[in-house]
Amino acid sequence: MIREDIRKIVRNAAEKKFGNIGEPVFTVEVPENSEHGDYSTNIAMALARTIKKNPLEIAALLTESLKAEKLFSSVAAAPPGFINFRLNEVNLLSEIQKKLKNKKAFGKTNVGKGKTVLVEYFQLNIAKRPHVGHLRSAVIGDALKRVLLLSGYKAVSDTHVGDWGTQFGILLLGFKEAGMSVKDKKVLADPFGVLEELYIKENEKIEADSDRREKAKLEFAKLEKGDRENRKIWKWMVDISMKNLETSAHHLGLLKFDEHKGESSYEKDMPGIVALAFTKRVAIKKDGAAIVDLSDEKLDEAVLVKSDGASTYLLRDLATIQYREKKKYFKNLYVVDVRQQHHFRQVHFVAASLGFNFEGESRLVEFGAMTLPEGKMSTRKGNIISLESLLKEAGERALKVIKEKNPELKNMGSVAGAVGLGAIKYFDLSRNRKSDIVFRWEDALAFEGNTGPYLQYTHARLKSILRKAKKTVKLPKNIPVLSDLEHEILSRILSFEEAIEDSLASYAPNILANYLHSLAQNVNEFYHSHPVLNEPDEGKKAVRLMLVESSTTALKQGLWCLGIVAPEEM
RNA sequence: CCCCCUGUAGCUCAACGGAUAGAGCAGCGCUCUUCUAAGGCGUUGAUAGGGGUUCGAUUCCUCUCGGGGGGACCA
Repeated sequence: MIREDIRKIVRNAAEKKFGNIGEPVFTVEVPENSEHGDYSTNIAMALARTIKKNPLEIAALLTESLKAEKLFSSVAAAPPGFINFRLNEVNLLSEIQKKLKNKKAFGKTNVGKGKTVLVEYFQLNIAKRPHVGHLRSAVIGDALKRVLLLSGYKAVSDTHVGDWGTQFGILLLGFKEAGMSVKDKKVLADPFGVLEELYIKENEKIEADSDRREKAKLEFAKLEKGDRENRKIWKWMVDISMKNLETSAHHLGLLKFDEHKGESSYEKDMPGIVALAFTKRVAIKKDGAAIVDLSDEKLDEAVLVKSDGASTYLLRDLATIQYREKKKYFKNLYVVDVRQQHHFRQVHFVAASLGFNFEGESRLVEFGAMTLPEGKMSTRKGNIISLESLLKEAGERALKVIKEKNPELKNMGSVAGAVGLGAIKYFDLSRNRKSDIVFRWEDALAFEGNTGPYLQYTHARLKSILRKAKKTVKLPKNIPVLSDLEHEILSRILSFEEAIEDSLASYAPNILANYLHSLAQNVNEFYHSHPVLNEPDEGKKAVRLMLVESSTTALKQGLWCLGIVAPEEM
C-alpha cells in the first residue's frame, strides 16, 4: 500500500535529518482538498515539540530530502506544517496497470493471512418473521465478512439463532391451549401467520394475567427438561423458521452462512458453567436462582438460572463464548443492536470472572436502532415492516424506473432486483453504524443522489464505454499529460486498499461507502468532461480507457464488499 | 436513581485531533445533434451554550440545556 510506503519514507527521512526521534505519532492521509496533493503528512507538526523547531521549518527541511524520492513528482511544505505529496504519474499508471491484470483480485491483500474471524449477525428469532429491524445486522455483518475475505482473513459467519428461551414457553402454551397440532392443515398453510398471531395474543393475555406468565415459563422449563411433546412442537417451529431464514438470507443476497448454531445447541454446556460459577464463587444462590452480583460494576444482577430452573439468555451467551474460545478465533465480532450493550457488559464481566477469554478477542460491533418516523417498531403496535415487503416494494419501484429510462433493457427483472436491493443496503451502509436510523420509504428507496443506484449507474455507464471500445489499448511509451481530474481519480483508485483497511479497522462499512461515492462523483465529472471514444489523441485515449477500466473495477469490487451487485447495464 | 449514546444546513447524514466543516434531499438557475440526464454545472445554507487541554477542537475533558436508549428471573 502506498500510504504505508510513504509512512516509511517519511519516517526514515525524519530520522536521517534529526537523529533519534523515537516513535512519533503521525499520520499519512489523503487530504480532503485535492489541491493539497494525493497524500499529506503531519509529521512536522508532530515533531515540533520534541525537536523544538517551528513546524513549517521542519516541513521545509524534510521536503528537501523527500524531493529525491522517485515515487513523487512533487513534494511541498504548506502551513501550518503539512508536507504534501503528488504522485509520479508514470509510476501511478504502471501500478494501476499491474492491478488490472487480475481484476477479480482487485484490492485483495493478505493482511489477515492465517487468521480466522468469527462474525455473528442476522440473529433472527424463531417463529418471528424478519423485518426491517433485522436489516442492519444482516447487511453490516455481511459487509464485514466480505471485507475480511478481501483482506485475506478466513471468516466464519454464524447467525446464532434465538431458538431457546421463555418465548417458547409462551408459544407452547398458546399452541397447546388452542388445540393446534403440527399436522393441522390450517397451521401448515401459513405457519408464520399462525405463530405470529399466537404470540401477539398470548402476550396480551400475559400482560393482563401474571399467573399466565408463570404458566408460560413452566412450559419452557418443561421443554428444557426434555418434555417430549414440547420438544416436538419446538423442533417443528425451529425447522420452519430456519427455512424461512435461509430464504430471507438468499433474497438479501447475503454470503452463505458457515454456521447456524442456535442458542439451543449450547444446552449441554450450560450446567457445567453454572457449576463453575458456584465453584469460583462468582455466582450465588438467591431464591433458588443462580445470580451474579455486578452492582460494583453498576451492572445490577446477572441471572444465570431462574428460580424455576430454566436457563437465561445470559447463560446461553456464556456457553457460546466458552465454545468459541476453544475454536481459537483471532477475533469474535458480534454485530448487535446497541440496546443490547447492558446485556453484553454483564456477559463480559461474568465471562472474565469465570476465566474465559472474552476481552481483547471479542468485541461488539454495535449499531444504532432503526426506528420509524412515528417511533419504535413493535409487533404489538403492528407497525412492523417485513423484510419481504420491503424487498418487494424496492424491486417494483426499481422496475418502474427502468421501464421509463431504459425500456430496451434485457433481464429487467434481475436488474430491478439488484437496484432495489442496492438502494436498501447502501442506505444503511453509508451511515455510521452507531447512528440511529429513521426508516423512511422515500429515503431507503431513493435512486438518486448519494445512493446505491448512483454507484451502480456510474458503473454501468463506464461499462458501456468499455463495451464500445472493444479492445483495450496499450499505454503509449510517452505518457501524455494528465488533467488534474484524471490524476486525482487514478490516485484515488490506487488508495482503494486503504479504504478497505480503514473500513475494517473500525468495522465501519460507511468508510468504504463514502470512498466509493466520492470516487463515483469524480468519475461522473470525468465522464461528462473527458470524452473517451472520440478522443483523437491515441495516447490520451489509451490513458482514459485505462482510467475507465480501473474505475469500473474499483466500483464493482467496492460494491461487492457492500454486498451490492453492479449490473453491466441498467 | 444508575449507565450508555446523541445534539453539525430547512430535512437526512459525513468528517484517524489538522488545511477553506463535506455530501445528498428539498429550493432556485442552467445542461440531452457527444460514450446511459438514475447524470453534470452553478447557487442559498450549519458545528446547542459556557469553561478547559492543545501549535491546532465538530472531534478530547468538564458543566448547563435539549433528544434517544438501556437497567425485567424477556431476548
